[in-house]
Amino acid sequence: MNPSDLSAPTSPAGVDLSRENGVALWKQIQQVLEAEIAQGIWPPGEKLPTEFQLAERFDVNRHTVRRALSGMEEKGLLRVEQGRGIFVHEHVIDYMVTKRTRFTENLRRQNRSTDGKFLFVEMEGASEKVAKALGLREGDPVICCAKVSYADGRPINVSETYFSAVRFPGIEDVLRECESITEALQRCGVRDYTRKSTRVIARLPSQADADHLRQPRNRPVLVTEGLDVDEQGRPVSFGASRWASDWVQIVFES
Amino acid sequence: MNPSDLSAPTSPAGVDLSRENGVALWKQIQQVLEAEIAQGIWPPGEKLPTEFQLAERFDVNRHTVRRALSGMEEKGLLRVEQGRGIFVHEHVIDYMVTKRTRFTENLRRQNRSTDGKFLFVEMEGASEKVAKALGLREGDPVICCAKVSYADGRPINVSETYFSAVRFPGIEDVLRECESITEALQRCGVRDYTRKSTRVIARLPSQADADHLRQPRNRPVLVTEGLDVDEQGRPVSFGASRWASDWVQIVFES
DNA sequence: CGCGAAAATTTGTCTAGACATCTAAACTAA
DNA sequence: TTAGTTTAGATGTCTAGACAAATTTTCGCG
Repeated sequence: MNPSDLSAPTSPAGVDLSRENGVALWKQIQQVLEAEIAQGIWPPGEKLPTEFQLAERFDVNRHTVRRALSGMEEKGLLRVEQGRGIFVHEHVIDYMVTKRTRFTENLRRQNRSTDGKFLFVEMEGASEKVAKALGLREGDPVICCAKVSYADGRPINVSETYFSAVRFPGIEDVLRECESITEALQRCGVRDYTRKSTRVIARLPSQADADHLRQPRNRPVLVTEGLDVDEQGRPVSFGASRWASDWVQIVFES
Repeated sequence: MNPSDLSAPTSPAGVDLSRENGVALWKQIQQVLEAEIAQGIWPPGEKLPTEFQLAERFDVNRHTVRRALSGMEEKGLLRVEQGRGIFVHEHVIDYMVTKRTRFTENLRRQNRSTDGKFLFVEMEGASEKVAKALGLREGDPVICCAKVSYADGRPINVSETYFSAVRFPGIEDVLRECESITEALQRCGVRDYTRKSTRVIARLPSQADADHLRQPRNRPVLVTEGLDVDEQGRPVSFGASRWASDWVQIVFES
């Protein structure tokens, strides 16, 4: 069952490191492994050979391999788990923004495990911005759903999504039961929705956002504001998100 | 004059690491050193003891100290220079934006060494944005001065600054001779100038900018566009800068 | 067959030492 | 005095080995 039993060897051979060109061995090893990951030889989620096997393959000490892996883990290319092994963890998550933007679908397409945690769901009065986006008047009742989203166990997104409390009575409780917002909307009669507009800026995060995203406060977050509308073009939800910029690239498809 | 000449010993003693509490020695060492930096025992810019001395102090192998230092360097707390030593590196540079914004003054006030490198100085036709800012017409001749600025030897800023070639004839040559833009403007008869407006956004850097700032392309840069005017309120220069967001926080004073 | 203990596997930490590379200070010769 | 060279000091890299800790697999027992 092991791939090494089949035609191709598990470890691509034909790698010769130069010990006299002034470039550290561990850097050369890192380059080789990063190139192989980029080429898809080790697909995302795949288990890499063990440190011992890699050391054998490159004909170096295990510690030299570890130095290379450490650099790659720091860059977010790998996930190293004690006792289990080393797993490819594609660095940049391309979060595609299209007309049909769905968080979970979007990431599953890139073979990411997704998870979410609701911070709170509550009713409040619409702010000017929210009211304008949803076509309400300032102070009208809206449901605010605050959430942290994870990909591969790493927090990548903190968001608040607003719904009209008048248009979707009871969505407050539905949201608390559902895993995804798409699902909650379907239960409230929204068969389908599309993204009408998305604005992207960036700024330094609040302390709370930085904590949720587990990143320092002096590293910017990407901030998006998006408006979703139903099939008739009526506004459904307005969402404001902060993204961990180290891990996410917002990509607009046209 | 050195603080170490006074009461306290250079290396704070009385540190005992536990080898049986399950916490890695290097983590304990990192905690101790981070605490000492936070307490100001090692002030910003100060040279730390050598790896060998630290290893002696904590009674561990040099490699164990290196592991701790590596973690701190990654966090941006230190700057390790081969052959020279280890230096405390205050993480965040607060770049204050006020009416009287001067790059060098600004950083000197924080005890930063500053340096600059001109990439090129050339005449070109004003783009729409530049023309609008400087009150010119698109295509009017402007001098573009591209520069990389350093603080404490680290690149923190890539900028292009535009001047009207009509208003400041010969500034092209003056700029090539001067170290600072403030100085060049004075030589061209601008006794004083003030910042009229600054816009700040953030985005991912171009390859060239990332190279200059020595940062990965997937880490955002802060982008500022600023307009300086003279005492009569006439536009003097328009500048577009990309800042290494890891090291700089733009602060608006009001 | 199921379950728990033991063994094997795999990564984590620490030590020890050798040599390379870079920097700054000391020295030497013009 | 100056310029170039040598030397000492400091960090960078690599190897080697021993355990520790976490996980998975194997195996034996009921």
